[in-house]
Amino acid sequence: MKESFAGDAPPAPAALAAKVRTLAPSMTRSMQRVAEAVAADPAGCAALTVTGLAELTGTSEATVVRTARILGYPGYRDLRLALAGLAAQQQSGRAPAVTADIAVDDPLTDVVAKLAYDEQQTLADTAAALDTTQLGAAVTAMASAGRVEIYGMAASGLVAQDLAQKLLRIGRHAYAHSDPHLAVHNAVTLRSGDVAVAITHSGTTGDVIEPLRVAFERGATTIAITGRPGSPVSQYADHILTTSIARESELRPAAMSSRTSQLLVVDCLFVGIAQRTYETAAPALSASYEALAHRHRSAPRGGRQ
Amino acid sequence: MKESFAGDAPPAPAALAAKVRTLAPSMTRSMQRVAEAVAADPAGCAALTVTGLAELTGTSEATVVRTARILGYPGYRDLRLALAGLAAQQQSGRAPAVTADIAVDDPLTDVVAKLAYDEQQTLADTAAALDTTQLGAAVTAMASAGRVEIYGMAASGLVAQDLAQKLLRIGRHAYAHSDPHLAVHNAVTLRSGDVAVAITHSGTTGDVIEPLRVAFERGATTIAITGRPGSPVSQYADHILTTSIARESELRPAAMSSRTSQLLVVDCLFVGIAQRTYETAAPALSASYEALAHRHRSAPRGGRQ
DNA sequence: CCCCTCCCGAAAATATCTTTCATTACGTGA
DNA sequence: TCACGTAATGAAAGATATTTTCGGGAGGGG
Repeated sequence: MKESFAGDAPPAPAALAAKVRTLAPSMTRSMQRVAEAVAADPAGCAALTVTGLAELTGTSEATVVRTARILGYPGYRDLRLALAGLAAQQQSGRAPAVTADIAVDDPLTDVVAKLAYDEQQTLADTAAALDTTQLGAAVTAMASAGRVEIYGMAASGLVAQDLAQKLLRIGRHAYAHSDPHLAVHNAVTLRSGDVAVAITHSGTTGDVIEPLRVAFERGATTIAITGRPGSPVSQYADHILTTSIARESELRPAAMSSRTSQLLVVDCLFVGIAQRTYETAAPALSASYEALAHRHRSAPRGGRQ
Repeated sequence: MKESFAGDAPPAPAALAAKVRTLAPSMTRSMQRVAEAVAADPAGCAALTVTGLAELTGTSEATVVRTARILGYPGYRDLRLALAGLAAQQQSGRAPAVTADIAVDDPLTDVVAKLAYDEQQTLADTAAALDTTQLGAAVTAMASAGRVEIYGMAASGLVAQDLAQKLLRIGRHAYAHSDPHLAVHNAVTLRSGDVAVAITHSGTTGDVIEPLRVAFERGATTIAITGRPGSPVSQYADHILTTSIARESELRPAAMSSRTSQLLVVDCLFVGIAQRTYETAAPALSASYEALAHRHRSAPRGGRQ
């Protein structure tokens, strides 16, 4: 038999503070000091070696190991691992603090966390709110369309280009337009069987509504991607894909989350179309896949710095 | 200097899976085996000693230690600690959710869910892995820069434009370039105090590296936004912002998640700069806010509110 | 006051981690 | 195809960290 041995409990995961309190009475003075230190600052202690912790608590290595045993671990090494886990947990538990708006004096760490959190939220909202029936209809129309013309201005214009780039890569004839006049001229040439897509967060961007109206009247299938399903743009849309509207603030303009939301919708369209046209899309897809896979040829090892 | 050393990132806490993907290309085969094992089963690996993990992966202790170094830890001991933390986190954290790849015959409902989940994951990874020191340095440089020139091709080109649009709105002189030749001509005119930003997922896009190199040699401050910190582009970058590399599949090309990741980084840059230059940025922000509101006032024809 | 018990830490013993170095595998260019 | 140089790899030596052993000493009861 070795030293004293308390409870056959398996290496406890999280309930460490409680365990310390429970077992404190059966500990000697020096052990209590160690247990206390460990309970008070798991993260800090996890960074210490046996010797370090012994010094910190003014005890010896042996005592530290004994304490670890009392707490139910085979040795200090395992206690330390558990400590690291605990630290990580209460670290991540502190996350909800990011729900606030971004302030002018927020440190960059907070900015990153808040932005990421907000965009994640936007994605979840968008996915939840997206009408798959409408999406399916849009996919069907675009998968069999002769031409696909996409209209979007400013931030939405980038989304439009993103969609066009993707569709071109799988062999669809898709083009994005950011010039209002050219967009209208382009829309005039559409006919039944073609598809026109308008992307506008507010649903009121005249420069985008106009070409969609023209396309609509020319008999093309029209699709609107907007955050406001009841807005003017929907008047001329056969199918409406709704993006989410997130709360915005001075430092976080609406453009940011609407873009995230629009891009998710666009990705869904893309994947849906790629599925429908898999026969022709597959070669193009694997080509771009390999192009990237073969990249890690001559990256100088270690990089500089 | 001992063995190769990638990225000066401090011991990462949670962003391990992401880090593995990011750094995998700069690893040798055996290291990749180790990294893979670690990413696949953090909890299991945390329970193993160097020797154990070496045996499990069919490699040697030395290789395990080398891998730990590449991942940014001083040695295996610390990697193990981080692993324990990670295990605890995902233990208490969220459920595995939809982890499967997107299949050709997935219904649209699944496609939406999977895409949203994947992009959320990408955001979390990016945020966790983003080096705020580098970010801070980049923000400082850009906030006080005379001119900001941004280089990006194809999908990254859209991100470049997004950044340029945002910066212009808060009164920075920022422009995005997608034409390789014009980009180089533009870079030649840069000088100390100006900033050049290169955006490339692979870090090997010559058309983007070239203008950055020119800018670097002209004495401008150079920033690289890339998924491969050790890649050629970092050679000419004063500051490197790392985007995450998500697992990809045929129906979900790398471009998709890299774009999400890049946009988050770009947003962080934007907010950081807006904070630093709040005095001048604030009026610009509200001005453009109102200007847009005005433009959206009415639909051109027959829009009923 | 002495002895007995048990706590405690120094140091030895062991396990674990790190470094070194010779070997082997690989890619490159002739 | 072969020879060469470079880079990757694992065995083993070397350094640290952990565990065990063991004896000194404090407290308490007889």
